[in-house]
Amino acid sequence: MAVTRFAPSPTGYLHIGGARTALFDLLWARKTGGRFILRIEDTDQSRNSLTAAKQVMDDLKWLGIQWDEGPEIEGPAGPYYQSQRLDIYNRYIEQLLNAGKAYYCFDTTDKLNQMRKKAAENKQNFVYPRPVKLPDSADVEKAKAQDKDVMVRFCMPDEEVVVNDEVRGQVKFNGRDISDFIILKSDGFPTYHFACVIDDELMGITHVVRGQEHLMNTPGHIAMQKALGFKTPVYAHMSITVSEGGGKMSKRDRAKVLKNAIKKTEGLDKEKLASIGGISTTQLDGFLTGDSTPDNPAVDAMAEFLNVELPEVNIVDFFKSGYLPQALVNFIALLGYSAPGDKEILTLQELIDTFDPSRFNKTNSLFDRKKLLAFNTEHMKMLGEEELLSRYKDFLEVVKSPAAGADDALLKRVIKASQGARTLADIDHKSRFLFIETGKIEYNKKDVEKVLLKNSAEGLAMLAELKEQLLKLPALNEETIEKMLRGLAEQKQVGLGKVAQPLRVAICGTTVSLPIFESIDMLGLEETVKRIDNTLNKFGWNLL
RNA sequence: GGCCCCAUCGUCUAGGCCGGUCUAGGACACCGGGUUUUCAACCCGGCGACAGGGGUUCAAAUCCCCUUGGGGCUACCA
Repeated sequence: MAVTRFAPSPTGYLHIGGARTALFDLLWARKTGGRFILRIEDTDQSRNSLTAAKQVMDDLKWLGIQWDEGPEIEGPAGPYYQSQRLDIYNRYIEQLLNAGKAYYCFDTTDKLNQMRKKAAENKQNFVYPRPVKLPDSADVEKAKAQDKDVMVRFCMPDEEVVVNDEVRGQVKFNGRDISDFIILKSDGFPTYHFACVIDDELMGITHVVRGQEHLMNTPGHIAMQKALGFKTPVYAHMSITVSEGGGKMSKRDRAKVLKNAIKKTEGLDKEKLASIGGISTTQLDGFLTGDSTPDNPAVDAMAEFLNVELPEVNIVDFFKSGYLPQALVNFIALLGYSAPGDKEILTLQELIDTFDPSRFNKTNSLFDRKKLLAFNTEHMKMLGEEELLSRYKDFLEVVKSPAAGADDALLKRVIKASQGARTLADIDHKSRFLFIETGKIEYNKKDVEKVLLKNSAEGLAMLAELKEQLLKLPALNEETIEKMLRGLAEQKQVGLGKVAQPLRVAICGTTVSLPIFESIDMLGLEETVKRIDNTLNKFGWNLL
């Protein structure tokens, strides 16, 4: 029975790395009949946003990673926001202080930086020098009177610490290489390290599953558990997901792409761009010189304005690109982990049923979007009609597609006609023409040239003929349309493409759309004829 | 720089703990062909890896060491 927890800090959207951690927390708990707890680590007052926690929860729910206990699902271990547990942490800080296992310190950031710099110059690892005589409460009063910052550090014992890791085996650390790290910040909030250890104990967490980036923190955590008389949970440090450029996949990947795009843009109106991003030009300059990174909404807005595609990193990015949560879950489950057997396409339930912690591997993995696309294609085929419809409607809503709000029957037809589509966005792209007014169809230049104007406008000639035939049809449905188009092709001694493509471009402006018979049927006779007329006029058929 | 982790096709991985059954399996990508009213989907075929060097052993992808390469951490962030 494993009690696991996912403990995000609400600093932005949920990203791939976080989602993967949360997934394995869920798998482990479900497989063993345990519990999965969500805890919000909002101990950094400067970086947390109220909406971010909500966003992270929405993203988890969208993925189908539902917690058993946490915000919105209160349980015995609450509250689940660390900012609401300050008194708890203070009690344990007291305990450590009284036991002489922690001590006050008053260093300024400047002084700390100087010490680090000096250590770096000497090519030495910086270890905070513990004072020979630890400051007492009188020293604290004095420091406060002088308006100094007061922090508390943990006494890291000078001994070997062994981490027994489920995925990595035994990893040994030397206590003397590790600084007496800060556990209580000058603003009265605990640091992550401290709050995390306290809460894991109090919430009865038995298995800590997290990314390898936390491996180095673990000896410190274990030392604190010892000092406090806590149990040490089972640790599992998973491999990390890296992105194409190398390095841990992070939200900064998006900013990086945007930055390059901005630099490449000629004749850029910096003021306008900054205002679109809701930032100052100074901030924009800071971004360009690498001094700072704007937050997500700013990055997104500027990217949209410049029309650059950013790599998906956050869960919402994948949602907006038309991916299915099932595919995403399936895909990230197979990063740094493998299910038994050759089967790769798995549902969440199958992942739970077959979950086996000994199947983690230690190697970092690259997030391959092409493979994700393939997984998505498979899940598109697997999903039932109703769920696909509801996913599709959600998607149309967020991308503000003209098809948003269309009636279910039509959307179902569109979905059915889109068999083989790889993403929800594919369906939308191929069927948008149905939801756009005739006058607002945008004609793709290349396609018009290729199928309509080439060879003395043979495409337009075909269109004119098509219109006649269409009007003569006794009834308009898929069969009659098909029969007519095939008949015309045969009569003209050409392939069906020669007939269908001009018609396609006429009704949707491009050579890519739903199957043509179906398309015409859905559009209706009147609208189809109107679009043919429009096309004929626009490209000068009457003048020839 | 210091500390720590890792190393199988281009990518994700199986196999490794219990050395022989591995002339290394699967998936994605790629290439070639088929199907086809577009884009997809679909079908068939192909290319393609044990990082390098030392050991141990009758035998090493599998165990050990070194080198090289990649990654992480090195905050009053989590």
